[in-house]
Amino acid sequence: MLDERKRQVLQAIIDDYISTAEPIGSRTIARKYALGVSSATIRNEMSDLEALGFLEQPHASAGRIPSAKGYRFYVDCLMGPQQVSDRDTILINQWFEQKVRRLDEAFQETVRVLSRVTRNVSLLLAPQASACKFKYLQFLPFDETRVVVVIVTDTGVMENRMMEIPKGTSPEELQRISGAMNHWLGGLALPEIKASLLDRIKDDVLPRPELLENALSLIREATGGPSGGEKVYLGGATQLLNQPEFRDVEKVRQLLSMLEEERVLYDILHTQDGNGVIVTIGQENKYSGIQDCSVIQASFRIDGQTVGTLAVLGPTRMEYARTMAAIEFMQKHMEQILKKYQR
Amino acid sequence: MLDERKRQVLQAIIDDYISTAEPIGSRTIARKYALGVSSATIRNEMSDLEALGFLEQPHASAGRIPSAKGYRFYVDCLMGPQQVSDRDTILINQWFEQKVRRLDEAFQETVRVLSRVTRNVSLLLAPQASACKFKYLQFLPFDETRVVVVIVTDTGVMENRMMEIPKGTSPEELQRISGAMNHWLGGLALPEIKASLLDRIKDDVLPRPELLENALSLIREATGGPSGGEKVYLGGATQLLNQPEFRDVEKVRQLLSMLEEERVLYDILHTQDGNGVIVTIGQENKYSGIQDCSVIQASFRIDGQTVGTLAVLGPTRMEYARTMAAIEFMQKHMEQILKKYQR
DNA sequence: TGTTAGCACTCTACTTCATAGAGTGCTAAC
DNA sequence: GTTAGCACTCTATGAAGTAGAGTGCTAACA
Repeated sequence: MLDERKRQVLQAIIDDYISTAEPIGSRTIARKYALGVSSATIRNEMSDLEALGFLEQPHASAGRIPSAKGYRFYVDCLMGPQQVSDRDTILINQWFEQKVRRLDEAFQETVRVLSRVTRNVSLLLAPQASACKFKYLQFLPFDETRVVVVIVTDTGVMENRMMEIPKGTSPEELQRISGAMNHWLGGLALPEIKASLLDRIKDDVLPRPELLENALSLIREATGGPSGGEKVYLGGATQLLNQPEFRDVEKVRQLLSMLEEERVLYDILHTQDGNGVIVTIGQENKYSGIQDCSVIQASFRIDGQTVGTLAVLGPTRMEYARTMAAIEFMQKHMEQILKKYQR
Repeated sequence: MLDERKRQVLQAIIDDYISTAEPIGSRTIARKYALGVSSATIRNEMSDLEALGFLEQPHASAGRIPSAKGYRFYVDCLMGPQQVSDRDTILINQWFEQKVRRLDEAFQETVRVLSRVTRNVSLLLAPQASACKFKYLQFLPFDETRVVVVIVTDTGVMENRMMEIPKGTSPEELQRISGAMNHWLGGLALPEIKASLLDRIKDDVLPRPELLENALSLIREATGGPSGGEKVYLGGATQLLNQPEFRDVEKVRQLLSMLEEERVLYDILHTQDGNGVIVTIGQENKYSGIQDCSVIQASFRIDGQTVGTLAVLGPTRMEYARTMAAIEFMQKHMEQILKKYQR
């Protein structure tokens, strides 16, 4: 598609632009990268590359910058795979304080670390409640009118909530309800737990049907909600401000207020379907608000089943190789943690 | 201290500056606020007010802006108390989705709502684990090598963690440990639970001393940690970007990265000691990073005991009356929620 | 004695203009 | 096919001038 020299020139331009954020002229390329030809030749090549749509010119007498198509080619064909550097590995381990007793702490920590390594905003869609199975539910006494309900799932995701109970409800009654629920619902995926199951259980629990309903609605709340019980973790939004493309407050404001809307984040993180690391560049993004950004994401799986997604969002001018390496690293890391939590 | 007209002029200037963020000239005051005197007179008053330190001039031929001292006088003597408007009350109730099953959701929601009402960053220091009493602890089975530990306190703050156990630990052993812990530790404030108590309990649990230690360290982790088990919730950082004083990215970056450091937030929120709503203006703040900001905060209490703090942070040019009303409103709201959770 | 009109003065923000510099594209020579 | 040279274009920068807002002072007035 492109001859060797064109590739070299394109790569040089993109590499340079990624690190400097300035349009590159032909002389710069000739000087910095020893391609053995003069700036005039490079000028011709650049002209060709622009005609082919790989480069753009901000204005007539400026240097060139990569187009989305240019980045796409770079990501697909030019850049070599990269490993997380030793220095980064050390930093990651250092930043990742070993306090993963609770899963949500691990998620929080992961986005924090990922955003620091990649120097960009990072997102994590936490394991979908819908992907895990109800294991059991337990009522713990609190006071006369309330109990603590603990819901435990097979992936170790736990929920605890306060629940009102009628005064004078006996421990035995509660025990019977939880017993019945655990018997009928154990092993079901959370979304399968519907009101329709109510009837089956009801026979067991006739004395207090309203309690059962309450408990079921707790489960539904954990599963349901706006997002199907998924949670998005967001880290390092401040990183945006370090990027020269966000020197304008208005731009930052737009992007940040978009990131504050959870639904948008869900949609971004749900785009993925294949496995491996997925790169979405500029206008390839569905959301108009991030069409001058790129998203790099990877899902993590347990037993081949996708349970969550990890992503980094930054300007199209992004260190693709490094970021992809970092995401892959954290994805593996995440899968390990999940495995530890899983049965 | 100040005669009536000086007060009126000062108030007019501050009111105007708060809403426009522009230095105010004498003519503007004469035109907009019917003080019955000419601009020349107001000019003289303004000159006096500047000499007294209540006003400042950004440069020689600009209008005046309030100094920190000016704001202080305004807050203490000039501005009338304000109620949360009906419109805001409606908005608050609307925004406050009733999903307060779990306390931390309530905190999260509170900062979200508060930041939207006040259009500024808001902070919440969550009820201090150190202020609540250990109620009981329960082990719930998970698999052969792990159990779920649920810690319940009297304020309804709950923690659940995964804990490793030696293979083959029997439910009875666990039961004995939790029984002993609940017996010896029940009713104690969390910080009082120290390793020194270990000995007393140990006699009861000799077969598995390591399990007991694990469980204790879980409690200590919940209490201890960098922050004594307190958690800071931060909401509406984006709001900063709407303020004209943060039109400069560099300023935003500085403030935001400060807010990302949890320790700083703790310190800000711990400054308070009296009760009621506390206003800290500009250089009155201890942290140099927020010396062109004001902080308005109020602690919430249960039975006279401070358990947490609510705060709004914004530029010194802040709608003090409205913000104070909003904080007071949310403080009451918070206390109600806590009361519901408490025994 | 306090208030006001008038006016000179100051300082900023904005516009205009000129210029330097970076970069291109084209042509002609190698 | 490559390169040197050159005319041309466009932006960024800085200087100069200008309008406007605001002040402080003085002198007149009630």
